[in-house]
Amino acid sequence: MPELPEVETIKRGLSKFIINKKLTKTTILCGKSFIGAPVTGTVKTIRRFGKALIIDLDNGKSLMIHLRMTGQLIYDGKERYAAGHPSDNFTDKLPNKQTRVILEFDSGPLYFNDQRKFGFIKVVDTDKVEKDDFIKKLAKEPWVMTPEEFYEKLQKHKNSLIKATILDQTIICGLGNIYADEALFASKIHPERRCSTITKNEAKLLLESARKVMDESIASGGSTMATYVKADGTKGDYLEKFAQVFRHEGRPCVRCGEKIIKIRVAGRGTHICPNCQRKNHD
DNA sequence: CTAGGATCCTGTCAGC
DNA sequence: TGCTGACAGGATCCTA
Repeated sequence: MPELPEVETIKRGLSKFIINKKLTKTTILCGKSFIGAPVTGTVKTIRRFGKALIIDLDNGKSLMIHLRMTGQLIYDGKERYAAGHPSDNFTDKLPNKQTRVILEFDSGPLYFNDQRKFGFIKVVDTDKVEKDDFIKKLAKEPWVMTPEEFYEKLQKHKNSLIKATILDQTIICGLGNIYADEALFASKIHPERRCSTITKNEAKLLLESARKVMDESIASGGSTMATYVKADGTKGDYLEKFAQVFRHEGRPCVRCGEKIIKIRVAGRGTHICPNCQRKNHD
């Protein structure tokens, strides 16, 4: 579930706790969740490529972490820092039933929880991170892609639905189901429009909307809970504060008052205002 | 090559 | 209460 803003939130939070700390031991509770042989070493940097998190150690090895749909990372040192898939159990005793891997740092354990086991932690050589099959295919993020580039990309997939296209990380990187719906709503574009019908102006607006919704989310700590349980108690609240359509079905559109509805597009639950987002344009 | 659907896995919830 | 099917903030694999 975590999309780019959530992973960025995790990156910023974890950096405060595990940079310069030593990874001393790895406990694997689910074999599928950890790829490669466990390593030890001191954390030098934490990076993010789209929705993937990279923890670089000082010995040429890195841990690549992808949370996919239900992954969570919970650091439990002097303070607890939790982010990723939202749930009520960020304050649970750990490990719990969904804990798949425990990374033991000399300052405290980092739990990788993942209900559905789609996510993973993978050991890779630091100098080969960008050559990884997943990482190397990632497109640019919305902030560095130009409207012209984006428009050209859409034209290459003229028969695809616009929502499916902006969810494809090899076309534009970072959007997931929440921010795709929010960006399309902000741009007044129906998710089932074919890419060939998207005008240059609409492409520009959609790109700018994608930046805006993700900027807002990063600024508010992501839409998932990112909780300093023993510190200030704040949590990510994008969905509460900023979301206009995601999980708002049945509620009035903030622009026109029409009821937001939920439909299915490209196999994903999709939220739209049927009045602001029209399929057929004149 | 593209486009669309099934699939990985566990848990929860609505409807009978 | 118990069962069943739908669905879930992602990405890949298979098919036509």
